Amino acid sequence: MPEYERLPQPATADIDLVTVLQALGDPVRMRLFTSYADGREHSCDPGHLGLDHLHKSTVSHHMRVMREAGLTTTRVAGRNRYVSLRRRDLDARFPGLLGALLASVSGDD
Amino acid sequence: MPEYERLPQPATADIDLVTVLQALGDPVRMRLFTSYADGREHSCDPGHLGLDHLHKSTVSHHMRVMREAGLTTTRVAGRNRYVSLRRRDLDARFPGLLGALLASVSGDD
DNA sequence: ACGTCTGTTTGACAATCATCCACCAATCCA
DNA sequence: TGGATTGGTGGATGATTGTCAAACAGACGT
Repeated sequence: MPEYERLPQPATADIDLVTVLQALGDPVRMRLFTSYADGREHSCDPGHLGLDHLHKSTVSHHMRVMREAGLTTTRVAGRNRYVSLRRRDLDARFPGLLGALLASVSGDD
Repeated sequence: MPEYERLPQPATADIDLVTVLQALGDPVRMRLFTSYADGREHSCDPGHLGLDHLHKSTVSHHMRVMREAGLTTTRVAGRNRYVSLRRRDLDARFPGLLGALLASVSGDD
């Protein structure tokens, strides 16, 4: 059994735009996305992100979708997983897209 | 019964980001989106957009999704419908987003 | 008026998806 | 070692979705 320091994720060149948009086309994942926009690492606890109403495994599912789409990276440390945005990779692959998305969701009121 | 010159579409202020991204999170609709990026009006004929493999009604369905998401506008003229991107409205609501998306899909090779 | 053309609507169907639940695995701590 | 913590896995389920086929509707042309 391999022990990951990072959970598996697509290479930068393999990140697909449609897949990324599909991942963001869900309210819960958009919420996670904007929470991750601070650039820091976040635990998987549903509570501290305003997702109390969702089951643990549901949040886990959404985080898997985002990771497999190439949006996030997950660092494994002990029993915790630290999720963060792949900002550098995404900016390299889709210049300006993340900025425009985050600006758009900010003005969405 | 009202006779539309335009098919019903959401007001600019009502365009929802997640709904837009969900609409673009499909290969067929992304294809339509990039085809519409020329700013011109397009008929609904599946053939002239490289969608021969899809049934008429399937294309009709995708165009409805895009229109209801606020991505496109449809002008009715006789038995034809002319679909075009709501570029001005989208740029007003989500500044920079369309440009970043179209730039991203261009470099997606 | 009749057939043709463009596009939509409705129904059906398989696939995917979001969610919950119960259980599990690994890690930490006392 | 034993319990608590963090998070994931697998199954079940109801909802949504992408697709096709057939029928329909309005507009045009002759």
